[in-house]
Amino acid sequence: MDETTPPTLTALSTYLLSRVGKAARNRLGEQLAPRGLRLWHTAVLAALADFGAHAQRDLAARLGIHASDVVKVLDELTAAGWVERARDPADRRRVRVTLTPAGRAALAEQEAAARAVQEEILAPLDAEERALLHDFLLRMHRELPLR
Amino acid sequence: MDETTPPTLTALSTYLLSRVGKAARNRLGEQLAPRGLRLWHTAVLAALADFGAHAQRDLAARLGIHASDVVKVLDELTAAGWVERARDPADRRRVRVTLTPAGRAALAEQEAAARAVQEEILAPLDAEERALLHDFLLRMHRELPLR
DNA sequence: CTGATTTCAGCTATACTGACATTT
DNA sequence: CAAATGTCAGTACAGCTGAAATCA
Repeated sequence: MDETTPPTLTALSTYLLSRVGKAARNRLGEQLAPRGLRLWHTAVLAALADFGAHAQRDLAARLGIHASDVVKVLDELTAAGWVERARDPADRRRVRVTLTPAGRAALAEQEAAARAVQEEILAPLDAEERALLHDFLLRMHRELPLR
Repeated sequence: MDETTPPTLTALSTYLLSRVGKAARNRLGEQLAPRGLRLWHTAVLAALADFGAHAQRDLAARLGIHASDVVKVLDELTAAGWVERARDPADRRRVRVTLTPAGRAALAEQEAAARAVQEEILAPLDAEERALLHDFLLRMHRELPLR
């Protein structure tokens, strides 16, 4: 039996986006899983590396993640010694989260893993096409609500 | 607080793909949810419309879905009167699934909903860019394992 | 008191696994 | 008998909801 995807579906960019996107997510997950990580761990480290210390609430807002999930992710990142939590003395409701040097190193490794996955997924495209694709994705991403 | 996504993440096409793809999936889900549908319902209808009757096993293989999930989706599609299940007389282990005229009509509606979502997601791109994107996605999709 | 922040406990949907009955 | 097919029950995880505790 042939396994061709129905043309009715492949005619929809929406379908392809969701399918290719899910594949990217899965491969990325497979790369990170052996280290006990998920995508949000990398995202949180990246936010701290790019923008400095955050309150947990701000991490949630920036990444479009739920505050209750930030708690769990930070529990694990803290246990790994990659971030540190400290009460903000100016507003003791807030917890100030900072990246440790070990966390910065871990982020670099995770970025490398992500680039390896990217190489797989984008394999059918040449350099020029990849640049175009990236530009398209950036513009679409910019318009998405961050919920 | 600003809500800019970390550049470390937006520099990765992989990240953007997974994020935009998930948004597409979610929007599509929102469109279908009021009718009690999920993506797989549409996918199964599309497979039957494009390739005719299938055994359940072949539907699973074609769409990269689990056999046990096909059972549930077909339960619902059958209840809606969109597909019919019948034992294959030639091999009574197999169940032959066929699309009903009502199912074909339902698929057309779901396609229209998908195109509306597509309009939203692809809004930042002009016609030529959309064509390029679709070509890129098709080529990437073709190389993906269908698990 | 009202509202913001963090934390926790639990709910739901999706994807998957394993066991089973039937048939080849 | 071994293998294929469909079915069912149960697991794991992500994303989300609601409420409590603390503090401004």
